Amino acid sequence: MAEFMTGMKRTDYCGNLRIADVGRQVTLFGWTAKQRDLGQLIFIDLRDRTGIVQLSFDDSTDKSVFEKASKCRSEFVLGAVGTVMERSAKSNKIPTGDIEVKVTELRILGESETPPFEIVENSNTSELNRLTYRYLDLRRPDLQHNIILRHKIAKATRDYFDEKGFIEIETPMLIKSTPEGARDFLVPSRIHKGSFYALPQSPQIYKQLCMVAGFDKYMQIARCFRDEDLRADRQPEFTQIDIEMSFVDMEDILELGEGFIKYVFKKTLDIDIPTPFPRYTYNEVMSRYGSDKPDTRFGMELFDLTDTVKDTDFAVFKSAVDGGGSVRGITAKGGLKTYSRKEIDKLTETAKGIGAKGMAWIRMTENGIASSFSKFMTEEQMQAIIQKANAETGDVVFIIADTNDTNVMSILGAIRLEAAKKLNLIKDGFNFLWVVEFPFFEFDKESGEWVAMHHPFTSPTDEAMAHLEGDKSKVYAKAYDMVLNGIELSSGSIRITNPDLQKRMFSMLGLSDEEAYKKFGFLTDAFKYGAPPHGGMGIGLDRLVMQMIKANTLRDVVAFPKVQNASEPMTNAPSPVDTIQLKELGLIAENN
RNA sequence: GGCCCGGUAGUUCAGUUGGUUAGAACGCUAGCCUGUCACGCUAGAGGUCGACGGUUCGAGCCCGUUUCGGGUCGCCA
Repeated sequence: MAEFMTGMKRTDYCGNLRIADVGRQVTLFGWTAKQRDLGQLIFIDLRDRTGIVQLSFDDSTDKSVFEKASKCRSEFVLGAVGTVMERSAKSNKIPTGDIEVKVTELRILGESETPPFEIVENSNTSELNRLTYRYLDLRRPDLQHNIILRHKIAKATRDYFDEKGFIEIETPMLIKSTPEGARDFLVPSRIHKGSFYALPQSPQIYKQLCMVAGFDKYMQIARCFRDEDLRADRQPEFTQIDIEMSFVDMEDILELGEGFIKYVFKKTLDIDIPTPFPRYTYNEVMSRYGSDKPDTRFGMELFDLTDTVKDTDFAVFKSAVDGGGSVRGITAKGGLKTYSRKEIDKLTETAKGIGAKGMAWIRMTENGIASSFSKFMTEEQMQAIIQKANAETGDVVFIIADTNDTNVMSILGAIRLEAAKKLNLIKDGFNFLWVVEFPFFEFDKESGEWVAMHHPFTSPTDEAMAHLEGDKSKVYAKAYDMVLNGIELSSGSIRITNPDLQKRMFSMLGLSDEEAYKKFGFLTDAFKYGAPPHGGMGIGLDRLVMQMIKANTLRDVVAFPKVQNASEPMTNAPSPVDTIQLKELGLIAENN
């Protein structure tokens, strides 16, 4: 039977007591991390969110208190009054190791069943078990640290933008569904049967309206929802640091973003991030790294073999080049040590899994060159490739050919990451960069049409205006992504504020005037009444925290995350609802 | 929707070629123990081997189906 805490008031947190506190009478609350009963002597490690302190009980302890201490089991909630004493035998393992609290009053405020897993740092327990008992998982010191750091990052974020004159404005969670891009989560309306709200994929339109409204600098730590499949770095609901500013161009926003990262890292981790960040165009990162979010913590850059092999007899290369594509490669340095024939075959399978028709390779062995395609090449042609690849003895060269140049680059980009992980080339660190000059359209082979790479409010570059209805491949966007260690942290753009241009944009995206007005009329209407030039970005808070603590999954930085099938093991959401509720919403007939 | 990996005690795992009663560590329970801090010692409890079906004299192990979890491709303007 648990006792009441009446009359007890906490004087200190467990983990904060130090040698300077010796002699003080303290009142502590916490959980029993460990009880060690030595017969006539009992120790209890009491844990709260600040750490652990040792409570001690011996023959000078009141008998009823001693009895109670002997009954304490793991995770019992305790209140303890006692005196801070210097320890004769010190423990260096914990910050409070110089002292202990000799207890004079003990209350068991909550008993506990044996927990399904031990509440310790670096738990090895399965993800499912941890998430089913998330409140116990969150009690573990490492998760407590993550969640508290997340709070500090959010606090620093608000401080930074407040200092810069930003105003935090809450935008609605129940909004109009505008199904472009990701799937919306829908919420049925009871009052308007058959109609639905959507949960926001981002506050995009509302923050732009805040600019029209004259707030000038807006920010929000905003929850966003996308009904798409999960990944290690993708949850169906996530948090964005959402920014929008008026009377700015791209430079101003990049500078603001860099300043923000610098501030947050200094404030919360005391790490200096150098600014400005390196800036690459989209075309440059694609041809050098095969990715629009490159990890630049290691080299292994792509090289172009198209000109080198275009006159060879190897049909695979030739048909790729003749079909308007390319032949490109990467060189894994010292790869021979780890890349056997068998492993190369496995990597080839990986490449095929992401769309490659095959993969050519060269192994630079000590006994000469071994290659999957040397019989199609003259000695000189082979040497030319090796020279271009800058390959030396011990290296392995991987080559991809395809009629689609973008495919060649992105497949090699994936192989590059795979090889770097395997060869352990990825250095520790925080490599920030910007990717700019994104193409405005991309050609969709299936439909044979040019489709927008960004949302329809993204402004084309000033120079691109001339090509809008002409050569679409020449149109670039005033869009920019912030990338950290190969992860897209932030995405943003300068917006269209000219109603006529916006109209042209919609029509180019295949929206009739009527459709466009139905979906976005409120926005184009708003722009008729004096829209300031504006732009902004959304920075993924979850991903930022995940990188800052070097976690491998978002689940380690989200208090109550969802698992891969988008459910939550603790509450079993989503779940069926009562027929009565469905009837009330008009989702099933009354007579059902 | 596709592909890959996994599910054995409360937890983390081992389990040989298919062969007697499925093991270890930690945790848990009880007893002893005055300086532990991974306390120690003694004893003990604890298993639908994810589920269903098949092959076999015999299945934790082989086959099929299914379920749950992880990763990933598609998807994520």
